[in-house]
Amino acid sequence: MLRTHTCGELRPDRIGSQVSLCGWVDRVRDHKGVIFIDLRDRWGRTQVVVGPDADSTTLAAARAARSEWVLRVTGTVGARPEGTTNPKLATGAVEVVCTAIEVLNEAETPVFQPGATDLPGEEVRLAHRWLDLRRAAMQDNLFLRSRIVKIMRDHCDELGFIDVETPMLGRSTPEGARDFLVPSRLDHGSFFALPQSPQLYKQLLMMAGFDRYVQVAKCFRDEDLRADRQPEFTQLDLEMSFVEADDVIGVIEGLVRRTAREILGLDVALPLPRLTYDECMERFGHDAPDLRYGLEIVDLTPLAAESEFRVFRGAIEAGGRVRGIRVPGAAGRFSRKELDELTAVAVEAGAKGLVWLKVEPDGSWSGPVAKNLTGIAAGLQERLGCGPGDLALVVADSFEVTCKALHTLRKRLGAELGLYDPKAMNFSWVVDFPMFARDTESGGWTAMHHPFTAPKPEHLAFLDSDPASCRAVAYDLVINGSEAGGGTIRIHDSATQEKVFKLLGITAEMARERFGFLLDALRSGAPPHGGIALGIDRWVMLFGGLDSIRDVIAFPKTQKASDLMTGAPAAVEPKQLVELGVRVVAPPKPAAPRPEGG
RNA sequence: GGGGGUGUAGCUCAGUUGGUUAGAGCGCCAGCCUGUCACGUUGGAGGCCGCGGGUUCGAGUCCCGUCACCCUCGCCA
Repeated sequence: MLRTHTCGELRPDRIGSQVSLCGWVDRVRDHKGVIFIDLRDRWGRTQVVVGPDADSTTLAAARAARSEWVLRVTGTVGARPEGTTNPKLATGAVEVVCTAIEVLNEAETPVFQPGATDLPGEEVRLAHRWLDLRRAAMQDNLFLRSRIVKIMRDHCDELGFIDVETPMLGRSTPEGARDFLVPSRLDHGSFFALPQSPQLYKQLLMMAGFDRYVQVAKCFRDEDLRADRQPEFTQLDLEMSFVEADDVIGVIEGLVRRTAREILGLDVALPLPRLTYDECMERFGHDAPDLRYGLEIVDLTPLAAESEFRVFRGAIEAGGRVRGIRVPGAAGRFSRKELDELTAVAVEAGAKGLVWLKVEPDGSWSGPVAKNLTGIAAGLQERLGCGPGDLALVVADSFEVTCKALHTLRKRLGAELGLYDPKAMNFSWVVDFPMFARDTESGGWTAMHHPFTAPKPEHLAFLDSDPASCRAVAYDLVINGSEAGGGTIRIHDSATQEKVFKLLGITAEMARERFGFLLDALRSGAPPHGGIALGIDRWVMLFGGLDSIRDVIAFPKTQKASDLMTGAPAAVEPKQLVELGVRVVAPPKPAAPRPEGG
């Protein structure tokens, strides 16, 4: 080793020892007679002192040293003179009195200083990611990620899971998300697809008798990006045989508890609350509700039906609903302009408008349509639980639109009014998802989760009679209103699987071609099985209290799925295309210029 | 694909109603400084105002287009 210690570990007990440290120059403070160099590595920072009595070579090296140079410093650990200790630094009671400096590498002036207080824009950070990753905050994020993944692996290992790797090159399945395709060189015109998840492989591992499988699995989905979505992401993917939903849920609850304790020192009470999908939509308008605050949705349809207000009557007569939320004490907090903004939010979410009502100190309603509601005012207030000073927001529309609009409003108000502690962590399960949803384009059925999800045993008959009412043995883990994982018990008999395929519009022929191996395997002794996949990037983001998934991924992509550091994706040599039998139809764009120094 | 935001020095940003030579802090370079730790201090260098077009006597500022990045809707079985 070039060093005896890291830059984060020297303490007064080492005073007098001869040490060597290696690291980057964080800052130089040249006082002419004495020069201070803060040397930084991933462990911390240590002050190196070059005094006037240092030899001329060492003095010259200290004078020459610049930001981000890589040095090996040799010297003696000294106590800092009284009054010059730095309590902000873990190593702040000592310093290394330098006797020799070896410049391991010089560095060009960095585009930005990793130690600077001003955070550069994300474009700059991504283009110079190696510098960005020197920042303590980013290092902390990746350490956190490493710790969480270790907890996950330990947890599963202790429970008898076997870690199996599954292929990155697989077969494209047109259902679900768009695939990333890889052309075959040996079979022109054929393509591999990168896995959206190891779903079928892990089911086959159950059929092979491994009983408990786990993998930290890279997954790929070629869909548009978001603050919490990347085209390649990592899941803790696991599957278990001879289990019911409660067994899988139990394994994950143990992991939640353990992670919360080890990472945050938080004691999570088990079992976690469970809500059904239907209850979630009714109370929160969303299948991944944020339970850190209230603002629950209240159904006002029966009352509204008694009013003469055309907006309400019209929605109800069209088969819709009238629903609202009470915002306690908010009547005085929102100006007309802000209420117009809330209305715009509701409209953006699909509603035709937003009815807002304030309860005045005397208990009367005020608001643009208050006069239309005189007949039911008392009833509405009672149903919503509104009192003087409260604000009520009401939407009349189809059930889906009221869900969307009120969910969006609820989320916004929760954050804007500071209704929860940003450090609070809330874990819950959402269960009993519908098996099927209507495809808005074709009008046919589409799988709410995926086509291998088992229906609740008591709902099997619905597959024939009423698919919309059929509920799945599905469970989503929700953390602070974010979907942090989702799983199901799978279909383990071929007859049910074939029936579900048929419902989804997959003909027997198509099923045989694409999923023949699965159907064969199901007929060759498939155990009852089920599992779950947890979004590791999201877990780290949520446990780290971060807003962007990019901050927990070492080398993430931009919103247009490009890598600003390497320039990927990029055009390839014509020769490569010929080898692959691939012709580009769109005229190739000139390669994007790479950043200076990149 | 739709909606919104941003783009000015290496970095973070300011830039008024369209007006002469585009500013600040940090960083960089040089001088001074023996106890600083966001060192201090003096001076200096550094600009395709994202890019292209237009309006105007005159554009960082107004208009049109375009590109990049961010947020978001659609999408994400």
